[in-house]
Amino acid sequence: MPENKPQTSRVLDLGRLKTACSSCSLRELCLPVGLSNEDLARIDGLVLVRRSLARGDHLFRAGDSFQSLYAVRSGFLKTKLLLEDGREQVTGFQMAGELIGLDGIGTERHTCDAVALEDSEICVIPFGRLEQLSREVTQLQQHLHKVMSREIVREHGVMMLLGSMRAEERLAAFLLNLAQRLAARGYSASEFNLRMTREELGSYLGLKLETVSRVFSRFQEEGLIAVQQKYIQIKDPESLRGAVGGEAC
Amino acid sequence: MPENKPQTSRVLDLGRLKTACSSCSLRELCLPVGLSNEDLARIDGLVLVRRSLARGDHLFRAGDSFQSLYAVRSGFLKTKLLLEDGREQVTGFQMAGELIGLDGIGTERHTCDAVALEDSEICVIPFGRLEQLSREVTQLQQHLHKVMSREIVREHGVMMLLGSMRAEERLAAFLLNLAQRLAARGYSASEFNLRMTREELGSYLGLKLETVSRVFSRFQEEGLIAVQQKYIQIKDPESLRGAVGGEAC
DNA sequence: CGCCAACTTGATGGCTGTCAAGTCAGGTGG
DNA sequence: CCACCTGACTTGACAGCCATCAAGTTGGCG
Repeated sequence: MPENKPQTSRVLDLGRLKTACSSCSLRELCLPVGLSNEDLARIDGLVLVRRSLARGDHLFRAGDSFQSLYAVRSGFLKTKLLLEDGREQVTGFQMAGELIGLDGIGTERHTCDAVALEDSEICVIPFGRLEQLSREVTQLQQHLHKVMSREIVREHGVMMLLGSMRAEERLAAFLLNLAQRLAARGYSASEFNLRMTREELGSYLGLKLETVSRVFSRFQEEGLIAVQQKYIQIKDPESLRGAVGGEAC
Repeated sequence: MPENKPQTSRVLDLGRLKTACSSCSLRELCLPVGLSNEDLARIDGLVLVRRSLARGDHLFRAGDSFQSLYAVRSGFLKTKLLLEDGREQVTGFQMAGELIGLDGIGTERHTCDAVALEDSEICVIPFGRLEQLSREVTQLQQHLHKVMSREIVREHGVMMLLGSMRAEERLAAFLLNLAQRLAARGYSASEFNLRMTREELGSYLGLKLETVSRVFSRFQEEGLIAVQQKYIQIKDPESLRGAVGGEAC
């Protein structure tokens, strides 16, 4: 199993691919959100490189020097922390339009691993250029700050999940969050294929894979969802919301 | 108990107090880190207002409109999330030189509560001005990004804690982290007074207050620490590090 | 067709939560 | 100054949720 291929991921010339941000179908989800056409033109030179990852490839590893942020163009990734003793904590799952690599800014080294859970296309955003442009383009600066802030808020939510919720609540909250993110990308919110294993999902939720499996089964018995391996149908979103103890207030 | 005083916190005129960032004793810990004297002078006008909080006062609440970041000048705060059903998750403890309020940037509303755990002095940093200045002062821009990134990394660590560690590991990691932050501020790393209750600490660590108490007692029996209510002495930091299952790798 | 990773399900155990009682420390009022 | 009161903390007994261990099933892929 080629767990750790050397960087064979192809580096693509974007000029040929005509994939400037201004013409990207994800621009309403990704960094360029809210930019005027004029400003959009200014950031078109930002992404000069794209990388293709095969399932299982690393985008970066903890300890790698930090140069760029990465925007998911297509595919699905996870970020994870490793402890010396082998324990692993998944810190997030990223899909199209979401940014990866913010962890590296602080120390100029990445602090986690990013791994593709399916074949993925990644836009490479050199961070120095991004900082330079965001000094010139106020909207871009503000949006970058918002993206970082939202990542902080997302992690607050995960802390709530891990610190205060029971297994059923955690999984229900996760499914609803995933459904909502899929819907924002034009996919069905009521049926989808999970891209991660039960073990990866459990790691994210602070549960063991058997517990994840059992809760899936329980939700299915109760008619909240239908489960066939990775294929999930949400049958009763309202009750699923009820299964999450309390919303934020 | 005046849980929710109207904003009686005094607003101080900084001109009178001569507390510009350039002459602040915390400038090596706070936002101005790494600025040249020249740049430092440029941000001296950033903090025009300070607020004094009494123990128990809120700095802001979830839902409040976001205008400013806050730097702790002295004192000790917590941030927390509330669920409708009353469950509470402490998301962080902040001490001198640390920033509060990054959660509000994304939605322009605060998403958590910030509460003083002891009488505190807070520098108010209007975020619009900070963004403006950071467009002009590259070092400031870079440092702001680093601060936000480090907050993301800190939260990754908490996720690891909550998702993968057992009660003893969580408490040991917390004590070591607290000791290290105190040391960075010139305080003793081997003895200190906790500013939070067992319940608040437990909430942060995903434990009940009784469990926190029991683990303290166990550590004391093993000679790792000495506990007298909130007064903690770290007797054997090496073994305490050993009690944290694995370091990051 | 066979192999293997991923998943499901059952039995059991342990860590931590829950409930309860008691101790301690600090602050207030007599 | 001391008694009292209250919130914070400690400690014990017990219970429950989830982890662990184990066995079997499913589905994808070579």
